[in-house]
Amino acid sequence: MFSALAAYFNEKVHLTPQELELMESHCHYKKLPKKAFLLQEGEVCRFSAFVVSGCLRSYRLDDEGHEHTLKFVIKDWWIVDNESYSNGTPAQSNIQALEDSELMVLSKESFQLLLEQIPQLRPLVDRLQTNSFNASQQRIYKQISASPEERYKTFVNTYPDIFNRVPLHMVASYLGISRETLTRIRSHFAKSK
Amino acid sequence: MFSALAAYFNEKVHLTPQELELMESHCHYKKLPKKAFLLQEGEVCRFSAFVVSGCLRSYRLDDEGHEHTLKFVIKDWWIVDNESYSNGTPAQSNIQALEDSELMVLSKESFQLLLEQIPQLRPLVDRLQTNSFNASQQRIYKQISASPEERYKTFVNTYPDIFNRVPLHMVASYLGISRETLTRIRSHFAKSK
DNA sequence: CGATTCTTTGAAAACAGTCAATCTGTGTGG
DNA sequence: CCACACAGATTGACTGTTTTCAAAGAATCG
Repeated sequence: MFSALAAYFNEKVHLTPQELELMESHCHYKKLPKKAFLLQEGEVCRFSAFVVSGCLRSYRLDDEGHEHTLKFVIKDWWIVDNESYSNGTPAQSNIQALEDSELMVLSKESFQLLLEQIPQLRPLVDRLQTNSFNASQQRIYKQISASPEERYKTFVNTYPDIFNRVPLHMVASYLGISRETLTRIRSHFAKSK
Repeated sequence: MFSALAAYFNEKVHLTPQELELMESHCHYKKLPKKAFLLQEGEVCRFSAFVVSGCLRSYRLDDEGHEHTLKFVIKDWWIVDNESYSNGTPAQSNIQALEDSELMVLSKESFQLLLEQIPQLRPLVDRLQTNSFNASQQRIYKQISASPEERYKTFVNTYPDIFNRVPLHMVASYLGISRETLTRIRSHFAKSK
């Protein structure tokens, strides 16, 4: 299962067999059945995880106990609670498998060590972080500027591999609207075709 | 005016006189009168700017020509169009001075060079990026989970130095609500004290 | 099949947006 | 120094959208 992560990196940068071996020795494989948690609110997130297969989401609970979806991830994406990871503070989010999933997990220490030992990873990781930040800026812009319907369309177009794989009420909570409103948007949308 | 930037860095990491000199030689001072643009939509953002004094905002225009405020910045903050800067693509945002402002501007090339020449800057810059990313995650969470009133309160509490310095209709566009709604939230809020 | 989870529907109420008019404060030029 | 213009903020009436609540339908899974 490490091969998926190796393939991911090899597509972007050439790694020697020794480097791959080093990397493998620092990863560990984790299988998560549907509904299992990779991280729960209150824990410190000391790892990052690469999704080999399956589907997960991160979400937060508000004061009334309502769930708000922060992110969906599938194959070839990374998932982490960034704030907890970078500050060492208790996580405010939960990360849960929406399907049976396979992950390659890297501890923060291992990740740092690999970055030192394999300098070519540096620009790659920087690029991932930059893309991630830009995506979050786009999401903010959509959130403050677009109607629920436009946000839904953007979501479907931006993540076609995700939207038909996750429950609609979670999509609604990702878009910041109620599940009923999402239902109505969709039926309106279906008619207008 | 470089002294403000020097002080900013020196507070976080010790720099030798030579390093400071190198840095200074790569910065240039820019004065922006109120309403002037540091960056306009369509241009490529090839620099980052440190605010020495004054106040600026970045905003985007939607298809109907309405303004949506992405960010406010004051003294000791950095401002840049991240997507344009990192991808070299035309900016979708505008950066405009809300007051007469003074900036220290660093070209992308200079910034990269300084990072290579002064390795101690690396962790510092990483930390700034991380904080910036975490802040944007928090904003997304508030935007999808909280009511306009809660968002307003959070904004006022999080950025007390900004909210009483910028026009309210820009605060409204930052929060993703109309200026009239913000007025009503505020009057409601004032009564409830 | 029965239980759980997810989605849809309808009706009512709450909420936010729009439009148009008015008000307030600031600053500029006569 | 006043008057006017301008940008910004507020108000009210109205409209349209979204939420909420309750109930019922689908779909999925053991």
